[in-house]
Amino acid sequence: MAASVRASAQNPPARNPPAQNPPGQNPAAGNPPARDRSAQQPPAVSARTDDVRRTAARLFEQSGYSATTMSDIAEALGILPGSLYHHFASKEEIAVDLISSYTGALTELGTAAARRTEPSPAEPEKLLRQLAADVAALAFRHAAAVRLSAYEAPSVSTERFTAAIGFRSAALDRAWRTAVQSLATGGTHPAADLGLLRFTLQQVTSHAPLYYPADARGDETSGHLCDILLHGLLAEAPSFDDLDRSAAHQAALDAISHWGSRDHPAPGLAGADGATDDILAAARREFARRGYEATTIRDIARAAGVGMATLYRRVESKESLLRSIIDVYAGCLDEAFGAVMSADSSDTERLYALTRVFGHASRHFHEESRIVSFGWFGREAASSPVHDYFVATQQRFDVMTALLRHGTRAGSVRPVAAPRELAVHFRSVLWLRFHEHARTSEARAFAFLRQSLLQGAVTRP
Amino acid sequence: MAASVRASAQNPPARNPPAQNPPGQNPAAGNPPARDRSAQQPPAVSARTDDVRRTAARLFEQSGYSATTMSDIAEALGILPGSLYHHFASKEEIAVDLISSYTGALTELGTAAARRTEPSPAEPEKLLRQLAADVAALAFRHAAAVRLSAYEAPSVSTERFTAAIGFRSAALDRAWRTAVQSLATGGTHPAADLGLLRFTLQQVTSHAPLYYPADARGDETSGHLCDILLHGLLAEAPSFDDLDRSAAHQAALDAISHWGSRDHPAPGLAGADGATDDILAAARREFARRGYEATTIRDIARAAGVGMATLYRRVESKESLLRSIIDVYAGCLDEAFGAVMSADSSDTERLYALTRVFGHASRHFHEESRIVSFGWFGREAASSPVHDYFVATQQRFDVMTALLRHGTRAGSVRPVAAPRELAVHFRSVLWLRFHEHARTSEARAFAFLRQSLLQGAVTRP
DNA sequence: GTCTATATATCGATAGAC
DNA sequence: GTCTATCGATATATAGAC
Repeated sequence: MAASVRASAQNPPARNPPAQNPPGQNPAAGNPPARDRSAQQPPAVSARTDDVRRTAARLFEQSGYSATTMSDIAEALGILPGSLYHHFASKEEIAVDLISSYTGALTELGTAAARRTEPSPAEPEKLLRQLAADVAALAFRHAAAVRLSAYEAPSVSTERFTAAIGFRSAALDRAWRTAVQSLATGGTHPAADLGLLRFTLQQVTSHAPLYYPADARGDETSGHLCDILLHGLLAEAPSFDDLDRSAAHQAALDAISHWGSRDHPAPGLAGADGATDDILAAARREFARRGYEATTIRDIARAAGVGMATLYRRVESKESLLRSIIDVYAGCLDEAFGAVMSADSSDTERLYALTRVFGHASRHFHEESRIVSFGWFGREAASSPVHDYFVATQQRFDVMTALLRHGTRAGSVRPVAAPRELAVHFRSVLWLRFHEHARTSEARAFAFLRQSLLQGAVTRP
Repeated sequence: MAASVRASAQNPPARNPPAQNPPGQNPAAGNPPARDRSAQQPPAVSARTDDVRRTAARLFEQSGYSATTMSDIAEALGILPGSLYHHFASKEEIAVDLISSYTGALTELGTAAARRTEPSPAEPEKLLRQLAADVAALAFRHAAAVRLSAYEAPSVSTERFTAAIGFRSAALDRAWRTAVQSLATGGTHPAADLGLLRFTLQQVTSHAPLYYPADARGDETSGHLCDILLHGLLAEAPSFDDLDRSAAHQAALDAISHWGSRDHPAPGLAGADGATDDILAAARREFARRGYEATTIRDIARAAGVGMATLYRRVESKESLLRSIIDVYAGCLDEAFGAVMSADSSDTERLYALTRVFGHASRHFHEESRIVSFGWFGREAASSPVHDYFVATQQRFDVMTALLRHGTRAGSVRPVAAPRELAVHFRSVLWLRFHEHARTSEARAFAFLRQSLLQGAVTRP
């Protein structure tokens, strides 16, 4: 509960099936030699089925796919688990239904946007904001699907699930490409990597409910994001050379350099010898691959190349493994963040240094950041391995907000939005997984981050 | 229990895997992108695993695949159901393991037999008996596999299961072909359809535990079967024309002709109108396809083209459906059998007439005969829908035995074996599903039955 | 190799709305 | 009379932890 940042968004009745068998042409009719149970329950279109859909969406959104059980869904509906199978053939089918509904809506949006964008690229920025707002609003209406496709992709790797998640709307891609490219025309000149700008906008807007609180009005918030990326957070264009030499940045570089080794002593474990480290590394890899819930200790043992008995000699429990991993991670982040904040530097220099720190962290700790993104859905959130991490994250976020507020008041930060919202945007962009996009190098990613976030991706009029 | 005709046979430890992965070449090693749970548990070769195998075999043999639960197996072993999955990845895998073991052994036997048979076909009959004895003995050692492949084939139609069952040893086929064809050489002349003779021997021997009591010594019993098929049950070669005109045969034909319609009133059902008959016909078809246990009422409703509510308005329960089907069936059989036995005819004429009756019944009631072959494994066997049928069957069997005893004493029946055993052979051959073999017509099947069973498939020396 | 707990799913059967 | 939604029981299977 404490881990869940947002309250639930209301998903309106999701539109239904993209493809439906015409009656009388049922492939399961006739005399099949074997029974085909998969085609048994068509995705019915009834009010009650929609209740199920909405309830499941709410729970999936809160807790993710693995941690949401059919019993949870049934209980929320006030029926028995078996009764759910009257409405959906399987748990997977519910998820696929939700995801398909989202991707279908995205495609529609893309098609409509393409029509709208083509004719008059006279006001490129306005068109970009419109697209961002539309996508973000849609993402909010399909918050469960967003969560399922963002986090659970590899965890439930059945064919249908993967296919539903892997779907990309070519029309929407084209709309984004057109909107961003049109920045290069007219009165503005692009100063930042437009490929990464497009990636950033596409990622953040289509995953809006993961980053923005549910009460954020999608169009306004996404408009602020565009403003920041295109024109920067800072009131005055800084000199990056000067910033590089600042005390805060030097502190950041110094702290980051300590992350190089993963051989920190592992608290909570018996001893930290080679074999234990192997297990820890394997656990980190596996947890990152499909989340804590969906990873079994047998997966970890196999990945580490040890037997179950060996694993349990080295490790207290599955939970303690997660704790070790997260503690190291949280420690590194806190250390670097603290070093930056306690350096004798200006607000601008600190923002620059934080860009360096988190730009590096999202790459260096890409496994850890993925693990925590799955969340924690055990019984007592207060004693969970990720609880301390979430608390520390919140504290850093508050400090960042204070920093931006101070900058806003001092005039060094442009008052695009309230400081807290600025912090949200700053964080969401910094944590994007640029390394997963077109083999983007860290240097390229950092160049984009500092240019767009601080100075702006386009030169000012 | 009362339904189970035979006591359990002791399966000696089944020999294990035909193909085994060499260690160190495990395909599941390395870093698969998705988890492959199916390859998780190799079919281990440990003493305990073999306990599991044997216990499962015993229960499968007694109750069949569907009616044997993992809990049953676990309970018999004194462990909890979940613990079974340490030994086998699934229930299906146990069955496939058992079946593969049998088919592997059959192939070995076929290869060895081919070597043995080829060189000297001087004594064809002896070679045939040897092959029959070897196959029957092997079938007894794999009684569970025999039952699984004979009855459960379409009921559990997963790919692996079907593949395991569908496997036929070309080597063994060849051995049978050679052995039977060599009857046409030397001093004997074939008088019956050798193709059907081969089918008969192959079927009965490879399913020996289904037909013969567990205490029957495989080689001796199968020797008697060969004797009967090659030289006939009767001491004197009869004239089929005379037998055709006998009162018993006329009674048989008369009784059989009444079977033509399936519109008997259906006891146990509310009313017997068209819809109910459709349901009944669908149930018969579905039960025959995969057995009572594995057929769901949803299968039946779908096959009948009605909804569940309609079905339950017409039909009291799944069990009552079975009862209706079996009752009609049992009535027809009893009527025909009684007509033959009460006719004013000789033993020989009666045997001939019974050949006619059952030769026709196994075709006309092929669905019903298949349904009862699955058996009944509910709680109280005494009140089961098939109980009356089994009792009547046993009574007919006793009457048949008495008939053969009388004939033996009177000298009209050759004393190949004890009358009871003769009845077993007579029954096993009469109920073979000739119509499933190479589109054999009823006329051809009957010609073969009367020739081989009564006169002998080869002319006497 | 086994236990404990629990997940997903199936199935026979029924109640009640329309 | 037919269909929708549900129950209650139980099956197969997985997972954490010895």
